[in-house]
Amino acid sequence: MADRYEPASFEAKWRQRWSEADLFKTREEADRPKFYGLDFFPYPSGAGLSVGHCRNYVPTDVICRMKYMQGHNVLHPMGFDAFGLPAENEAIKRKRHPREMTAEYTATYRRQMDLIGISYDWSRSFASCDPDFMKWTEWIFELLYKRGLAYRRLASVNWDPIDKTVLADEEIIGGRAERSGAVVEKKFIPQWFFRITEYAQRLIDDLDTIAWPEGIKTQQRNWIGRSEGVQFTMRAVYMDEAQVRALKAAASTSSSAPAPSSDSGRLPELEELEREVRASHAAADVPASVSQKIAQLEGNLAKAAEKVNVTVPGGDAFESARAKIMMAGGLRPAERMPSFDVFTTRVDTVFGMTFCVLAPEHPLVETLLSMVPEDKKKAIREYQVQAKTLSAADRLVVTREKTGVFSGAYAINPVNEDLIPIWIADYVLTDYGTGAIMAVPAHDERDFEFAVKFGLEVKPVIKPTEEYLRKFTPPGEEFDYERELARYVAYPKQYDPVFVSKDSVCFNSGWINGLTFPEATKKVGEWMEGQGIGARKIQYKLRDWLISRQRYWGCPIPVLHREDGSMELVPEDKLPVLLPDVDNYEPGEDGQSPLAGIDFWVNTTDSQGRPAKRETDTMGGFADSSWYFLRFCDPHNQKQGWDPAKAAYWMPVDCYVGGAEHAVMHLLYARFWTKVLHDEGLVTVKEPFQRLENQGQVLALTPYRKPREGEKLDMGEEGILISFDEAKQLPEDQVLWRWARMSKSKGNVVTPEEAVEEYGADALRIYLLFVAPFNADVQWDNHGMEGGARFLSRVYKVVEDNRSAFDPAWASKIGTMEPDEATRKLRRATHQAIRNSTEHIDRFAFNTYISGLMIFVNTINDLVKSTQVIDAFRLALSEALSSLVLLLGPAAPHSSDELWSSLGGEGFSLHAPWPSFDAALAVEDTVTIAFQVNGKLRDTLDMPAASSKEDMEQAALASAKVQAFVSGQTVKKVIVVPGRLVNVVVG
RNA sequence: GCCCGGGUGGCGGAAUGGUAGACGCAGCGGACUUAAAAUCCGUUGGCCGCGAGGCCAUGCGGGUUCGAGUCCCGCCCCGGGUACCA
Repeated sequence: MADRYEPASFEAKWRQRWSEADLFKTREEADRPKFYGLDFFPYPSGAGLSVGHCRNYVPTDVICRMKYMQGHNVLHPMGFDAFGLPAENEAIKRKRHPREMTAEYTATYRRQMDLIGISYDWSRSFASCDPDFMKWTEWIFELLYKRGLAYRRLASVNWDPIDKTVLADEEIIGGRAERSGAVVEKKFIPQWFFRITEYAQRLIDDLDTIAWPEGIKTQQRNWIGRSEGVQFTMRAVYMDEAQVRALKAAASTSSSAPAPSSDSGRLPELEELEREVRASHAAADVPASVSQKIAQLEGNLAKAAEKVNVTVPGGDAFESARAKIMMAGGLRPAERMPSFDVFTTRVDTVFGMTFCVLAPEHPLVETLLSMVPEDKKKAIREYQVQAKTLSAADRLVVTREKTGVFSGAYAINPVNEDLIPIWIADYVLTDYGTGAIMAVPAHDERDFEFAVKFGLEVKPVIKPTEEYLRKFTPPGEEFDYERELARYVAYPKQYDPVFVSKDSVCFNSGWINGLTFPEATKKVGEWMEGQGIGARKIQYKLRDWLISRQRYWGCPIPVLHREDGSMELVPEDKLPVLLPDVDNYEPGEDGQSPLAGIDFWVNTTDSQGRPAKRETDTMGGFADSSWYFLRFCDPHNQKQGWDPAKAAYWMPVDCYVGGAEHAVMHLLYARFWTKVLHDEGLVTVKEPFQRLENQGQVLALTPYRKPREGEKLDMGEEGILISFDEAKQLPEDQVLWRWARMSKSKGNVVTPEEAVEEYGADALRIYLLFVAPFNADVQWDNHGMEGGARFLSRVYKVVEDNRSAFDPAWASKIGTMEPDEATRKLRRATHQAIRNSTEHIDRFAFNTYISGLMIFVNTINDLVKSTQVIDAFRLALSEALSSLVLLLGPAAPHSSDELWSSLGGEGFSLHAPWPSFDAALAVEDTVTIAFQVNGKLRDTLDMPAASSKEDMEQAALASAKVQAFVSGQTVKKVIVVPGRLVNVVVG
């Protein structure tokens, strides 16, 4: 060993030995607990790794190494998410094949990961573009297809009309194509989807079973976006102004709203069925089986109604309204009233509906066009065009004014026969709910804004709270609830923001007056169900997963299209469908994948030998990352994607580590596939990742300059990015130094090679662990690694300096020795260090794990300096040094092995058992007790840790400093917290 | 706007409701050295005081408590996510 800590002299040597000994090969021994530690599947970019990426890999390595030392079989694999647009684009740019390029980049990643000593089992590694892996990605696609979870339908893509190509979202900046600058259009082409919506509820429910950061769970819940409400039907009619006036006049004289139906609230078909059955039997003796049958039918019908998204038609809620409209001349006898559905979570406000809104693309709009006069028709058409061509950029504008057009038609509010104008506006989304809403401007911000802009009626139906009304009462005026309420009802448009609370009751609402939100929702919901015009329904924001990419560099979708337009799956024994090896993969016409132009690949035959064409869309990368963690369990299996027994052993991933930017997509898709595979019986777990941890980003100081005149800043940037060289040349006051994420494009990357070259791999690891809490962002400072190196050199020194005193057989002797004061202190420090290191690593508190080791080293040094190293102390010192070296192992494996062998240890420190601690030895025997008076610290005193409450109280009252604050006052109370403090309360 | 994080010394950060500032960085003083680097020792939240000591301090304002960085209510600021989801 050298005199000084010189990592360059031994780090490479140990990495060599680890590799020769195949040290990180996955151990699968019976009777050991398992631990599966995994990092997010990285995309190997040509830029290689920065120290920022290491922030992900080092902590996972620490916990895996500790688990290994604790006796677990540890699965700690690494693979590469090779498919995808960036690789394809770079390959096109460099005129190379992405497969070759990926192989090169992957090798770089591996070399860099090895350089910093990460304990990956490379024998299990693969890339998602490996045929062996693709085969099973395709196989899972087929499984989803067979289970009815994969389907094809028309969907929009981003279309660049200049380059005539499909763009990914990330290729669009501010509504324009990044490359051509063209305004991106929407184009509808058939694309593949996975029916993740079918799993929406399970994806919400099972979040409760996994240990993930709450923030990520919340994001997933919001993304899935469950809401409970009622979907109901409305009928539309066109009436001219004279007819509307006539109808209103008639309504004001009769003023009869429909009474809530008093029947059972069941579907009419069933009522009829039951009547028939009863008629054919003596009234009282309907067989139980028939009753059951009815109940069952009832359930089925209700379910069916829910499934097809259509409320059960029929009922006569509209009949009375219809008659009146006919009398007013708005309908001819037998004329149809087209219906449309709306979904609402606030059916309790249904009496406050003053207009309806259809999305511009809603199918009913077409029907309305045939009903309304020419001028309306023209206005609607114009609005539709306007909505369609609205660019993505315009849609992004935060405070976009509401736009819309009145269709000229009216709907009937089923609860009170009110005539409701139907508007068309793009603030209603086509693909959420039914694409149509009932608008209640009095209790919905968006409807309110629309009503104000277009002069529509606002009708309050939820009684506002006093607190709400007070906000609108002129200051100084005496508050009178009834008067304010009257004012509110008379001038509701002056009340902005609107009253949206659910903690109130209905008023001005016919037969639901006085009901609370849940009561009203239930009553109206049941009434609508009884009328056959609506049903309670659960709605999700989550959309089906669009898997199609019109791209070359992805896993093919194993589907054949026959000439008659039908489809079949590529037979299992013909998998995988590989990508054709071609030099050019130029985009196809009309938004087709580049593969569509490769005739020899596209044209094939189906299972019957008939001509067929291959599906030319490929799967997006999220398919690969949705199951790779299963392949790691059994990576060389040629017969299956994995052996279910092996997956049953290793799954779930015990600890999954990666950036929070994948909070939703990847993690949701992987959960979805796992559930499908679970349902198929291929994996035992319902959730793939038991515990999830997100590391913070590594930021580096990056130079920007202020924009010059006429220069525009990119979204979210505070200045114009400049190079480090440019920053040096500019006057200081013109350079803005900002913390920005390390990236090649910002020129602020520090590579692991540079860091290791200067300070050593272990110093880099220590710094990354120590600099900040694991999940916090780090402001990178090259200088900070010096601290890591300094600490390691102190460890090195304390071991070296005391090596001669080290007794390799300390463990067998230490139990019998007679400990003196210094020995007890040293053993206490050792056992505390073991306890803390273990706890902190388990908790992902790596910064305190390292600081605990620093404290331990300082304590050893202090004690050694003040103590004669003989006998008992020598054994305690041996224990301390041995423990220190092993506790250091997960964080600084090279140094640990170097010191371990220096102390005469066999083999590798990884093979030594993780030190265990004796709680009794870790306990302090003397503690400093705080004496407080009225909660303020006045004195401290060292006392035996086991001091009784009485002794502590006495000592506190005896303190002169305490007395100074107590004297002259009465002691009301004394709080004693054993081992902590005494608080004397006076007053 | 909404939903998540987060505001503690010059800096990164510690702190099961119980002595705020562990550990480290930087600074200052000292030792070693011809000198420097490296290393080691000491010191370092602010204010007042010669001192003993006292007062003030965890974004701001309230509250609960014997006791609040920690819990509750109301704000402010920063970072991330999301975008009219009826």
